Parts: sequence; C-alpha cells; structure tokens
Amino acid sequence: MELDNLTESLHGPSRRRYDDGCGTAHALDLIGERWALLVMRELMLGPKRFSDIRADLPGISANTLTQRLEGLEKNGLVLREKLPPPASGQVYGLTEWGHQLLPVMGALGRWAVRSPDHDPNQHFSAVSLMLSFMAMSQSPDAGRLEARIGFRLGRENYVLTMKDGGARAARGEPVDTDAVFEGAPAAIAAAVYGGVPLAALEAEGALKIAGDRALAERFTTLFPLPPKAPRPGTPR
Amino acid sequence: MELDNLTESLHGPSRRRYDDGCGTAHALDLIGERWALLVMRELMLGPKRFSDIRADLPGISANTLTQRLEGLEKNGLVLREKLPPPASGQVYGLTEWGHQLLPVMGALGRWAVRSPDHDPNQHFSAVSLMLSFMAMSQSPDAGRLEARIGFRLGRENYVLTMKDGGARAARGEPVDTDAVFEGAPAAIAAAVYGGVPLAALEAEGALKIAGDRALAERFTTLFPLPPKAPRPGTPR
DNA sequence: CGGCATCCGGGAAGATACTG
DNA sequence: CAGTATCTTCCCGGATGCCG
Repeated sequence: MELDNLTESLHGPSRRRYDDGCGTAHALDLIGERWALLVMRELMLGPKRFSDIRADLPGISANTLTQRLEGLEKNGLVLREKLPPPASGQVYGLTEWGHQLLPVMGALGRWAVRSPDHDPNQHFSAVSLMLSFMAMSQSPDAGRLEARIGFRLGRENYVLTMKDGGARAARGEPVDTDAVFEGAPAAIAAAVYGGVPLAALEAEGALKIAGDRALAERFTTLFPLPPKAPRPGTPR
Repeated sequence: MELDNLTESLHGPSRRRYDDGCGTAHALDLIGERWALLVMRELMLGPKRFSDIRADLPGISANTLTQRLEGLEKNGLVLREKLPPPASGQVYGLTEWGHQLLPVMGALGRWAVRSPDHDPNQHFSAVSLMLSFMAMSQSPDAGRLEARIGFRLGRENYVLTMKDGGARAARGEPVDTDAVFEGAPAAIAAAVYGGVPLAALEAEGALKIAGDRALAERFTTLFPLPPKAPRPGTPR
C-alpha cells in the first residue's frame, strides 16, 4: 500500500486536475490556474511579448508567467510566434479557439462587477480597459452612440469603434477619430466607472482630451455599472 | 524589514488577490480559488448539505470545502440556511446573485468541451449532468423536442422540461414524464455525449429506461458536442 | 452524522538574483 | 529581452480527533 501511494504520487494519472466530465470542470483544468485567465485577457487584442504581459500584470512573477504560457500553449490556447527579422524577438498570441473565450470573459466580468466588493478605482491594464468597453456595450442599456474614439495609454494605442450599440477595439494609432483620451488606463476608468469628473482628472494632469470634448464627456456616461447585488443576499 | 513582512503577512491589505479593477479579475477574486466554481455548480439546482456536496465532488477534502463555503458566503454568493425542525440540519444555498452565474457557467462549459483533451467518459455529478443538458440546449443547433424526461440518479431525482428549444431542470420525482432514465450520471453521459449505444448500457445493467423508449433513444442524440478545436491551432 | 480544529507532507506561487 | 535558478511562503489535500 505504501508502494502504491509512492508510485501514484510520482506519476499518478491525475495530479491536480478535476477528473470530471463536466465542461465547466474541464474549463478549470484549462484556464483555472492562478493568473491563467488574466494572461488570456492580455492577449485578447493581439499578440504580446513576454515582458509586456508581465508589465501589464503587476504581481505576476516571471517564473509563474513562464509556467502559465507553457501550460496554455500545451492546452492549445496560446501560440508562440517568432517575429520577422527586423523586429526580432518572439510574441505570444491566441489560437482561434483561445480567442473564442472573449465573450465568456465578458459575461463573467459583467456578472462580477455586481459584487459589493468590486472597486473600479484600482489598477487597469490597457487591454482590460478596452475589453471592458466591449463587454459593457453588450449590456441591454448600451448607448446608441456611433463614433470612433482613440486612446493613448502609454505604450499602447487603441481605437474603439462604436456602432449599432456595440463597441469593438483594435490596436493602432488614433486616426480619423472623433475624440482622443490620453492618460493612464486607471484614470480613464475612474472617469467612466468611478464617477470622477473629467475636469478633475484633467486638472491634476492625469488625463488629456483631444478632439470633440462634448463627445468625450458623453462617452464617460455610456457604460453604467449594473446594480450591486444586495449585501446580505436573499435566499432563492 | 522582517517586521514589515510579518505585519503584512498577518493583516496585509491584499494577500493573494489580484489588485485589478477589471471585472474579470474581480471574478477570480470571488470564485477563482480551487473547487469554488464546482461548489457553485453543485448548488445551482437547489440547496444541499455539506456531506452531499462533498459526496458529489470526489477529491475535495472536508477542510477545503469548509473554507470554500466560508469564502463564498463572505463574498455574498452562498447562504447558510437552517432547515426547519423536522429535518434538522443546515444546508447551503445560493443567493440570487450567485445563481446568476448559471448562464456564465454554461457558456464556459460550451467553450471548454471544444478542447481536444476533453473526455466526457468520466465522473459526472447529478447536477452537472442536468446543467449540461440546459447548457447544450442553448446551442444554436438545439433540438426542437417538447417533452418531460425524468432522471433517477441514486440519491437525487430530477425532471427535465424541454420546450421551445430550451431545457430546464428541477429537482423532484418523475411524475407526468414521457420517459425516465435510471442509473449513474456517468452512464447517461456516456449515452448522450460518449456515443455509447443505449442497448449496450442496458445490457450491462448500467442504465434502465422506462416509458417511451423511442423518445429516450432520440433524446440521446439531441446534444451533439461542438466541433473540436484543431490541435496545433492557427494564429490569428 | 455534521462540521470544524489541528498537524503534516507536497507542491504551487512569490521574491530575488542571475544568465544568454 | 526572455527567461532560469533558488529560496521561501503559503495553499491544498489527507488524516485524525473533538464536539454537538
């Protein structure tokens, strides 16, 4: 019996997976480890280098990021790509299937922000800010604005195209945009989700607006957070 | 410095949470710990006792289950309810907000079963089997069957009501049902998702069918698994 | 029986330093 | 820039035991 335990602990058939045929359980085997889902999030708008992922996920260690990327690649969600010679180096991108996790992440996020403990005034990565706009524009009460909004978020620039009550973000220089936000993602999140007035953020130099300022002002009101769940909760 | 580390480890502001304003990250703070999502799953069709949750989640330790239930209760997802005097004891149920995680879990599961590594011929809990029917009936290619199917799954009995291309499961005795499956959840999963013929399962005594047998046969073909994602994956 | 406290072993995650 | 090496900390799982 001791021998059995030994051999099982050495190369057991299932070390730390849920042995469960349910799809949800399998999802946890795929992306349930710590940081895995946030790594996926950072790759949702295009491939990234190791260092950039790490910079956008403050708190993850290089060691852990290496392990997560290895695991996600082994599971068929992430691809390691070599950049063409001029910009030598390698980046990590999502497979088609991996990218299909995007709407699920959106639904998960919309559910989670109803938490009484959720605080939008915290760190925001550039990608998570853009994804949050896409996710919240799927809400029933999404604005019907049609516009192209640019974002200069330090290293990364994005354009958000709003059309037919939905929003779609893409990396790229803000050209042909109606308005441009420039600042840290957290500052923009404070304006849109935290209720901080644009003027206050501009006054302290956290944010700069270019283009149609009235449009920018209106943009900050487009994504109302869903109502919080009651604290004590009601039985069902 | 040692002192700082000590005090921080004792009541630090954030020991192992992601300090991230993004909704998806907050979701992981709520339900990202190991087993947490599966505990939620087990409560989706009604309150359960500690021991029953544990019995349906082989592999979880009593210790861990206690911690998860505490955490989920603190986060406002789970409620500890006292049963009325006759059946003394206590059960754990979901709050309204906690129950709203159901469609998100469904989407997550539908995404995950496209994994090349997913194997439906494994352990299935009674709840996860019923939830899988609800999730898969939301697929675009859901059958248009209208029927009431009963399930006798050991301790727990359920009725699945199929209507308007959707399925809804509820605990309860199979009464007024068109057909009844009786057996272990894994056996029924083998028939529906694993492609094992009903007759084979009946022959080995793993399954019994009552009522309209042709309907039962047809039921097993109603939930085709989505196509697998390609193994090497294509870049996007 | 239901639930919680405690101890132990193994392994994953975090911090730091270092290398090609 | 892209990781690896090493060490420490802490979480998870198993076992046992206590208590209502």
